[in-house]
Amino acid sequence: MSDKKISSAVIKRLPRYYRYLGELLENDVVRISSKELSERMHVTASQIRQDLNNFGGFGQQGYGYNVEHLHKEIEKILGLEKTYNVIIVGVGNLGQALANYIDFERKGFVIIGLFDVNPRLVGMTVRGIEVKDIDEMEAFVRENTVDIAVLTLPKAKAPKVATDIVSYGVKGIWNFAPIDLQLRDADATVENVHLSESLMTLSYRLSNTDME
Amino acid sequence: MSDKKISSAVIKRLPRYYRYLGELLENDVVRISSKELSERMHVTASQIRQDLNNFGGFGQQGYGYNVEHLHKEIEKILGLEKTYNVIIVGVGNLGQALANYIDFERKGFVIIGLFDVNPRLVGMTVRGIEVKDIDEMEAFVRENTVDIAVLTLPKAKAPKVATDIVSYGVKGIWNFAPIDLQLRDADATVENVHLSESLMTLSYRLSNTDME
DNA sequence: TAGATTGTTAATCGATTAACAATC
DNA sequence: TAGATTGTTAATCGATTAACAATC
Repeated sequence: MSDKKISSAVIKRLPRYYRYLGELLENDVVRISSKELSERMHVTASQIRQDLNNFGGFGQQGYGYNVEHLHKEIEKILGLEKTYNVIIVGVGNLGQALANYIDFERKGFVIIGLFDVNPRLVGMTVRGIEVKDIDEMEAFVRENTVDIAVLTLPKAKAPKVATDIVSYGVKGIWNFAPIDLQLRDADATVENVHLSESLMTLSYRLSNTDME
Repeated sequence: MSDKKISSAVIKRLPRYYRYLGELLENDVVRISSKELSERMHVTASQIRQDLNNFGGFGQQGYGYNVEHLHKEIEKILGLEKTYNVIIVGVGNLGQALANYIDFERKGFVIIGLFDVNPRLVGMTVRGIEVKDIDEMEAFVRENTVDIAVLTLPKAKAPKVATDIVSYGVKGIWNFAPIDLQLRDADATVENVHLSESLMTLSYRLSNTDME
């Protein structure tokens, strides 16, 4: 389907383009050149044009890019025109925070299930969804279409849950456990959010400020 | 102080080395070669040696690396031998989740203040810390040593809070608002966690699985 | 000592930037 | 048309990998 391999450096920049274009759209900006966008985003115009041309020629010589059109195109590239059914496994503080984050739903990520092992949490309702015991997860996943499983559980439990859930057919894992999940299924994919590691790069910078 | 500039690619890999070494340490592994570590981590041995040699020669020919020593050295490099005083600005679901995340405290990030504009939250206690009105933040920051401010607030409010807080002398910002903060103070540094963008790279991969 | 493995230099690969002809 | 700006090729830069002498 796709022609050449897109580098992950490019892919990681796409959401940022999408965000800036969304803001331009909100401000009723109709067209933008790569040069102007580059100044706003603090990247080179060359990089913007290179990045976009991985996916097609969205601009027009002498004019630039139509903001609405480009925004829409990047939306399609990112797969955001679809809706994704999401379950959250591990309904502790972080799991609940993500469940309550309205913005995800606005972008098409719909939470359809919450699971936990903790009997205190089971039966509780978050955003109108009842927390189920993790024993019910397999049946749930097999009966419903689940596109993404969010893992917000202790690292000790993450590998088994990930393996199980992928064996039930879930293709996307958004992993918050501080561990590298190894999936057998080549079709399935993991996106990691390692908060501790992010915080450590901050402490690195705070303690290595070169005072030149 | 530091000799040559360390690339951010290297810095971002350090916490992962640190994590693997910590696990080896827990399993009482005394020594490890770059080759063996490379196999566990799925990177090249060459990269490990190059990365580490940015900071010094921690190994020994014919032997490899002493796990405990290397772990300790990376800890120092990452600035984790110190303690950091942290405030959280925006005590919604995510702010509370971070406040409750015990692991940060274990690594030396101590939460000393919580602030919010919402009168419903002000006065509430999270992990033994009372949520204060954001109006009290300036006095608090000036009276206490605050190393890191965590911004878990709506994007509309983030730029002003960031500017203010940096003007009060805070050098590190851990930003969860979906926006690029521009800081005047060259000494101050921002680490972004853009959850939406992370989720979008996942949806990209889910909708662009090349079935070769 | 012989074998193992580092630290480091050199080679390769990939990503970013510059340049410019094509064209709206 | 003239000016602006793209899409794309070529040049540069930086990061990764390979190779190997040094040495424990």
